[in-house]
Amino acid sequence: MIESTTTPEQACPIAPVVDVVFSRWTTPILWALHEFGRQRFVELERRISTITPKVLTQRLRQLERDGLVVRTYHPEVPPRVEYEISELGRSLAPLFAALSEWSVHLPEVERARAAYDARGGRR
Amino acid sequence: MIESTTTPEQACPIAPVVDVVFSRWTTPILWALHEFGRQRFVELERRISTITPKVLTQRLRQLERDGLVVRTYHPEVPPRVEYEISELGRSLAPLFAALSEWSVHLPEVERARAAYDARGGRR
DNA sequence: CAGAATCCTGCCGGATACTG
DNA sequence: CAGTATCCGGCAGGATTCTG
Repeated sequence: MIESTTTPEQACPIAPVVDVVFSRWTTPILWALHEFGRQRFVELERRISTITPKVLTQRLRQLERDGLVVRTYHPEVPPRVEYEISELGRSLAPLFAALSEWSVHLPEVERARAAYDARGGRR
Repeated sequence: MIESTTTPEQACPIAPVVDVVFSRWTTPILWALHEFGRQRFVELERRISTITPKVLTQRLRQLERDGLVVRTYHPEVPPRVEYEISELGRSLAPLFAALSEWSVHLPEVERARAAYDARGGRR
């Protein structure tokens, strides 16, 4: 998925990057891996708490396919699988830093919403 | 929409920013406004081409409510409405710059996908 | 022109099993 | 443990039509 058919953002140069990095659930997953290092499936599942195993699997597969995450399978009983961020995934760090820097503007967004709602949407 | 109920990304600090800035269609719209300046509804519609008027209206309303876009209504016949990026919206510029810088890694993503698909997903 | 209203559909993701 | 398989409901978003 996330093929050219999924990109209705014609003529927007940053759209492809957004598709890869900011599709659903990817940021929490990448952040968890970046913040807490290599970990197994259940750890991720518990850390993100509201995600279902099915969806977590789907997103991990996608991230693995895109080369942002590395999956390591240990053939043991019980089976053990570990996920870690790849070098390519780590290259997103400055991007995420820029993201969290911008969060200082979130209060402004809140105020804008409050003002908009207060005047009933229309000016 | 995009309320606290929509944020299943528990404990991820950048999730709120992602919700505001990278919800569907927002990047193409903001980029078009940032790149081509103030413009009217149809111009945006044509520029993004694959978006429907209904969805464009929805997203513009959301962006207006979040304070990222300014809507100006001119009471004429026929009516004229102009949209432009707000000061707050402009503060996203460095973020978008970081985004487009990261696009140099897109070929690596492509190669990762090709490799993954070539070996049939499983290693 | 700039939408609002209505109807309709795909598919994303949740819930609930079941395996190696 | 680390998933897969199946069913299923909600809603984002498309198509179409209508108005100030």
